[in-house]
Amino acid sequence: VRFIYLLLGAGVQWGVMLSYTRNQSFHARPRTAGLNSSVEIGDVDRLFAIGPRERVLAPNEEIFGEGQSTELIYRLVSGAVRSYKSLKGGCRKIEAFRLPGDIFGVEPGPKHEFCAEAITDVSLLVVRRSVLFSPATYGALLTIMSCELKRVQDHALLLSKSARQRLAIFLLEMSQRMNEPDILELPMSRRDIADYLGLTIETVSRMLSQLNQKNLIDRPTSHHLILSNRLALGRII
Amino acid sequence: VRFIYLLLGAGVQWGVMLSYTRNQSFHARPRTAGLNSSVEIGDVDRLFAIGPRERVLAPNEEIFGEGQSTELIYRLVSGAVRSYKSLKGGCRKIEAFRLPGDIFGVEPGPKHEFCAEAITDVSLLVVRRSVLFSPATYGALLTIMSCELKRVQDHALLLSKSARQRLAIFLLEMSQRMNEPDILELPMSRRDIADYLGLTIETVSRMLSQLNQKNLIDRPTSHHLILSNRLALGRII
DNA sequence: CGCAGATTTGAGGGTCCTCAATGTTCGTGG
DNA sequence: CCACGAACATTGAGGACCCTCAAATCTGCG
Repeated sequence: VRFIYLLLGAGVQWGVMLSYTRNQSFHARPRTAGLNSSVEIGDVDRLFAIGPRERVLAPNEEIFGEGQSTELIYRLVSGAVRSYKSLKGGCRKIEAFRLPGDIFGVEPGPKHEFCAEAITDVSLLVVRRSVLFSPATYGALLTIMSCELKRVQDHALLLSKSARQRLAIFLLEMSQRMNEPDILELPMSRRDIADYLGLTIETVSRMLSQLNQKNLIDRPTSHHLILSNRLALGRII
Repeated sequence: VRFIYLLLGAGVQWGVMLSYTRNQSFHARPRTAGLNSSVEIGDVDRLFAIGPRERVLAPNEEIFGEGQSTELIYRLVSGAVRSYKSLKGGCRKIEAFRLPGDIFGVEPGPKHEFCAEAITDVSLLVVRRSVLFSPATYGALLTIMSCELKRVQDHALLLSKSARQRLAIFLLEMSQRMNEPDILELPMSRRDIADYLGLTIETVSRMLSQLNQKNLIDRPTSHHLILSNRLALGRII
């Protein structure tokens, strides 16, 4: 992750762009963190340069569980991770999908509210939380928290929309994080998608079929989608 | 807002409790921010002690609009505020209700993603954002952001539940912020509640009638509710 | 090949939305 | 103080959307 400082207009505001490293290649994923100029911004990269441990996991292995200590912070190197909360009745609410370059495990409390599991084979970097919580890295921490806040706000917006719209938003969201924006390689199952969007697997499947029928997407396999008409997808929202 | 430091066990973790000032009386509203001990935590109160301007608004007056500069930060003294985003088609998604003691207007970007409007007669304190973005107040800023993140995450959880459950959660949420937990004085309209919960006003009304019929709540007036059976309300969730 | 798990498709029902009518609250002015 | 109107809230009927249950199809793997 690298920070690019952009001086905006004549004001004292800075825009902060994060460009994340993807596993296959470099792909810009701009996010404005919009901190004030007086903030001394740390380099998030540096956080994981200070002797990180590496950890490798197989699919469905747990990275951390609910209620576990938030002592460690993670950065995904390759693979995909789901972060979720278990609800009563065997239900599950997936809060986020983490892709290569993502930093996760940063939570305000001393214990994790969510757990994290490997979806695919995963390798990640691990650092102690105490490394981040130092004056030199306040800026970086604020940036991470800001991005998270924005992400969760957008997700809350998504959840008050129709099933068709949720799928469209999800596809475009994933599209932004792929090297080839039109070619989606979805590492997660339909159940994962359903639990992320607050729908059932059947509804997810039906909506995908519907989008396919309207020629907005193609489905070479169930985990490979092609967005044939991103413009029309955007209009659904 | 005052910080209470709690040393947890033998570890280096601190728990941070915020107790908010309500308009009628003092009422604790604990929120764990869970920062590491190495964080130097500022007193949020102090932020608004440094020569704040005061502002008074009538119902439905705008405090700040979408796209406006995030130069100012607010603290509600009395009344109630809704923070929302306008969607196409005249729709509205209320993101938060702000009650006395709440700090709001803290957003990551240089422009507001949401707007804020007075629901009732409102008086609030205003400070420049630059006052907060100084090394001495990083801790306070992190605390505010942490609380916001937790709040939005909980709201996202709410939005993937049934209408009955959303109402129950909303009532208990408001209950926690009232002086008399069993007596709810709702400053907002049914439309506000509906837009907050992602429902229609009719559904909100029907669910309240249903809860009334089951003797879980009483309705002296439409804006005064009595929670006769908070335990049963909790079981709905 | 055969099996288990995942995905898709179908039928039916429940929840919530839409539209419409009625009842209530509140502010204004006679 | 009461009458009136406008906005708000409640209730009802009907329908759309999404969920549940069930079956069929596809996929990956031993």
